[in-house]
Amino acid sequence: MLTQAPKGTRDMLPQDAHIWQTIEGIMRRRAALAGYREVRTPVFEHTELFLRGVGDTTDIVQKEMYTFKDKGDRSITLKPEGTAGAVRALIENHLFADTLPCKMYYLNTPVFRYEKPQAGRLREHHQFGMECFGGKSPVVEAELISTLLGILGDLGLKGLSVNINSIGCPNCRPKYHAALKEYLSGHVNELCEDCRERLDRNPLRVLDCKVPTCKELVKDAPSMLDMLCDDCRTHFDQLQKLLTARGIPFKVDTHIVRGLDYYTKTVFEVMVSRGREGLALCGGGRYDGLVEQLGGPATCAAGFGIGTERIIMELENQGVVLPQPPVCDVYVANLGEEARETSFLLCQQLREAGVKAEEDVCCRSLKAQFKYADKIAARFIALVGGDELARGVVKLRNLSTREETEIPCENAAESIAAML
RNA sequence: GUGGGUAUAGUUCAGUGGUUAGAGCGCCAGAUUGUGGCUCUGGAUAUCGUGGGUUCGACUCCCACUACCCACCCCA
Repeated sequence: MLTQAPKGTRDMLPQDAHIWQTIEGIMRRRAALAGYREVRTPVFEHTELFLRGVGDTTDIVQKEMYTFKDKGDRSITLKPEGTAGAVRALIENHLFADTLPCKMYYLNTPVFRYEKPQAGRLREHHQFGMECFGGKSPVVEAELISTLLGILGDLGLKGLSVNINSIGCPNCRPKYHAALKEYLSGHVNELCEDCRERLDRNPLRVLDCKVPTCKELVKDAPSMLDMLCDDCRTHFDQLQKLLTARGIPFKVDTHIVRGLDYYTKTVFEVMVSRGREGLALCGGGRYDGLVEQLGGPATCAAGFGIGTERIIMELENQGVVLPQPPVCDVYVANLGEEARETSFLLCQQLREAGVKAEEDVCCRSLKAQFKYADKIAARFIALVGGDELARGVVKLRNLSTREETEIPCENAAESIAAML
């Protein structure tokens, strides 16, 4: 127990750091290109924020939150998704009163859900997400999807599919709810147990059911798309035009409803093929009512969240290897105690000159030092030895060409830095 | 939350109801005494997941727990 990480958590180890950093670099760059700036919000929030924000009929809130009382008897919850915190920060800091739109992204914020872990599903995972407040045009969703695909494309991922849907707004959704309920009520006996319960609480979720009999039934159910109000209809049509104009292939899937209650109009997801159903890499949509619902002024908004562990899993699946930058430019090898001080100083000077430099810290033989330098793929070895010390030089060996040159000790670090 | 599988060195995996539990890779050290990647030689490292039980005896059989993997549910 002592030396075992809690169930469903994973360490990010030094040998994998470059993978995360590469991904993060691409995310930062793409988000910045679209005018988004980073936001960081607390890992925990008052539980009430998620109850009101995420929705208390959702699975996330009903059974997956990490909720506890703190010493001040406040109910605290580790964030189960990224949007609620961003919205809270927007409202609390009055960002809505500033120039709109307000565009922000969060970079690999930890997200916690009490679930049964398996491949691609953890209790703590990390999400990158983008949120845009104050933009009512479908250009917002189009730019989010485009940026997202840009990130995944930069990483070298292929075979992704974009599914979009519209689930209407407070004007038209109630009518659809009623129509759907009426249709399903006529077939209660054919529904699975879960769906009978969903019928009352959140009939939209029935559309999402994976039970074959429910899926069959849902095929003939009325479609939200047929009942959208003019505003929602136009919005959805425009979004499709924008995506098409951008050359982004997408599929309209009327069965996407998403697991969060706050969405209005557009919902979308990016899937990778996995088994029959595929695996969601990313989910998002428009949530025009959430800011107001949480106590801010009516502010339209849209955003998405994407799981970084799933991106990494898919990179591995597709055999995409992210290049690892050299760990060491120059390995400073020394020949025992009399050379230690000199090699230490040379190593320090190299670092000051911006050169990635390492030296022996294990008191190993010269041969072992060479082996180590080779293993870490150092480009050069600077040898500080008896002969060289006496002659006031450092021997510089190129590990790939095996060429050796001698550099005067005077300004050795600067000379070496200049050669790289 | 439901169902199934797995658990042996750092790692990937062998193994048998009975004396000192093995291999590949990795790690460390040597191969005429100041030089890496190849080769050769040697070495270290395992309370055989944890806790019970059956047995003269359990790494091997049984139970529980824990973790991981797969399918479902849900999602990122």
